[in-house]
Amino acid sequence: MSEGRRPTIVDVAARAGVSKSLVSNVFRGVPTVTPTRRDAVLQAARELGYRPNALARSLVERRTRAMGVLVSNLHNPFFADVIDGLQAHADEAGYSVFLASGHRAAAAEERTVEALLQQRVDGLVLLSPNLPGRDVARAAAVVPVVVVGRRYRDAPHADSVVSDDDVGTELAVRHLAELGHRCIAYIGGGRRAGARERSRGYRRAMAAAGLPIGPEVDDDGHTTEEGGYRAAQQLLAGAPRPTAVLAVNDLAAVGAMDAVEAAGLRVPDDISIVGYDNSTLAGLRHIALTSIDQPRLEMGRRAAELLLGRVEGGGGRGRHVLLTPRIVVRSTTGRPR
Amino acid sequence: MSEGRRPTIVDVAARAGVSKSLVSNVFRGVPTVTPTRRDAVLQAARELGYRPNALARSLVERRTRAMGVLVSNLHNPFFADVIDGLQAHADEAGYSVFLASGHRAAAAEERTVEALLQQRVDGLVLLSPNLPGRDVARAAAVVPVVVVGRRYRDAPHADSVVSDDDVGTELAVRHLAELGHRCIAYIGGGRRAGARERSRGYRRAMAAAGLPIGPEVDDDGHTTEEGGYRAAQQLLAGAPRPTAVLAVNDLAAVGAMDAVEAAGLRVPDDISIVGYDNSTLAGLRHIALTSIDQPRLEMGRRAAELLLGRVEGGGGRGRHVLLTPRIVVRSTTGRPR
DNA sequence: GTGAAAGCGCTAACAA
DNA sequence: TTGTTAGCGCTTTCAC
Repeated sequence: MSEGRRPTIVDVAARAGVSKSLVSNVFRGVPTVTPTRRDAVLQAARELGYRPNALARSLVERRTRAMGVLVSNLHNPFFADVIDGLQAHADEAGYSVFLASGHRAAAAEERTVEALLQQRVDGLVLLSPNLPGRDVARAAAVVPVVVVGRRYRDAPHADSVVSDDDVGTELAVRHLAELGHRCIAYIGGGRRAGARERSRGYRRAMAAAGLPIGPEVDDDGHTTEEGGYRAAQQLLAGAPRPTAVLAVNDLAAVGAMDAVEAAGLRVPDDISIVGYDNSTLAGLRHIALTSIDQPRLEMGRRAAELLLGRVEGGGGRGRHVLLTPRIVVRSTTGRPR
Repeated sequence: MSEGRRPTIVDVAARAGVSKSLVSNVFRGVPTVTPTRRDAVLQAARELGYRPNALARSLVERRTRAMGVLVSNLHNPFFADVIDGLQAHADEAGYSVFLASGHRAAAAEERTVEALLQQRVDGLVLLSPNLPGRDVARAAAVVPVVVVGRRYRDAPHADSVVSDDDVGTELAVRHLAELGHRCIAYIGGGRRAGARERSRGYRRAMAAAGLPIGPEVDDDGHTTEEGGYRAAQQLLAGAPRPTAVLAVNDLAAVGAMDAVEAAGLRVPDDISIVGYDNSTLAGLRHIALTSIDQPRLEMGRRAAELLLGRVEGGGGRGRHVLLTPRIVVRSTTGRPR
């Protein structure tokens, strides 16, 4: 429990018999301080349980050495990896990370951004697929901003880091085409963030492979297991029945697997399935889903680099980093019958 | 991009033609302010793009209205739910949440706690199963602390919130016993945080049900899918072969399911399986695992309540909240052959 | 190498 | 009802 006043730099100075600027010098690592006094200060601080007040320091330095991170959904493991990457780079650079979870209405996320700005974070990383572009621009007018996992080019000075969905879907289609599949269906995520790019990538890749496009089922609800299940049911009922299915994410792919098995068919013997995200789920031996892997850690790292570059270096037009995904082949893809 | 000095309360005062305390009064919602002046201040603020500096405010108020949350591992969905619960209560109470992810070495987590304290958070919630008790006590000596998901009673003033593992395992054992199982095996997690309680709970419950204890395989590695797989292989090779298995968590349970199927047996016909945590995984139709559900949101809520009670109300000895889990029956449990 | 003094942006008495 | 003044705990000139 806290009791009484917490010790300040003045208390330490008094106990060590020096001025408060000397104490300040010691804690800031100013090299001109005599070892004797340095030790005296450090010991006094230890005895008092002194802890520098970051608020006071930031107030006068006019910077916090902190980056604010807005993450819309802590349940999404994609973000967890990105944040790990962010952390790693921030740690190296001596910055701390203020994580704020949005996960509620867009209005609430806007307030969260506002709170971060009032805390005077030096920059902002936005891991929030659905935050209105207007809010991103407003924030970018005040501090450096990097958007992750979402193509964002509307604010001239905001940077972005995304993984290339065209390449990702192309990897999936090419893998299936090379196995001999010709009728490759697509389960899309409607207008959900990122879903459009993947849908477009699918079509391009099919065209590039000289294959006829479709069948496609594309719906906002199809990013869940249940959605993937229903979508696959639809595909199985249609004609011609596809020999392979590409899904907008792993959850939908797992749902599709179930629908296939529920229909008495087998994966991959009757139907091959490819997911997207290479989530923990995909790696389970129980599921062993072939999936597209986005370089999540790298995305976080790059985002932190861009942000700190801007924080310390200054302005310049927005830079937009496009990272390359890879395919992880497991047991849900094989040659068609 | 930020440019030039950010406007302060003084700039707003000048533009609105009032004193800075009047501006302060407006932003703090002091009711005595004349509507006319209020509007003038608000408009001046809007025109300037003024944003209150939370650092300055906290410095003089000697409180931040923020709770620090240390979470060891963002990948664990258990924590995501707890944090949602924390958020909800913090929002209601007008507090903000500073999330800091540890996830690295214990030394790094200690530094993270230190950073939070330097930021002068008003209290600390620890979602870190492995942070040394000594560090918890050190923090609790400075600010109110609540530990979640871990029995912690070493610091006299720290509160804790845990779900009752004795009850959880008993729920599982009773469910299986009622189905007619008599040889119920246990896959434990060795000395991992929380694993001991569940192991003990299993034994108690078996004894209470009048059943012979074991076979048990208990190892630190058994909290992963792979660990569960290996553990189950061991159980299947032994004699007598159990008709049901209770696992320390869902991941291990899923691994066990695989081992059973790989051995040519069926779940639940040959062997029933119960997991622990009721994670997203358990709910997938592809898995449909019977599992013990901890009231995660509620745990977060209660933690926030305890913390803010202490922050605003003051001291008192540690309170230790024990919440009751429930069982979610799905498709991996049934009558033995 | 060390100290005195001013000031970061705000709140909180207290006066007016 | 509004303004004046004195700090909150620190860094940062600038003398010494």
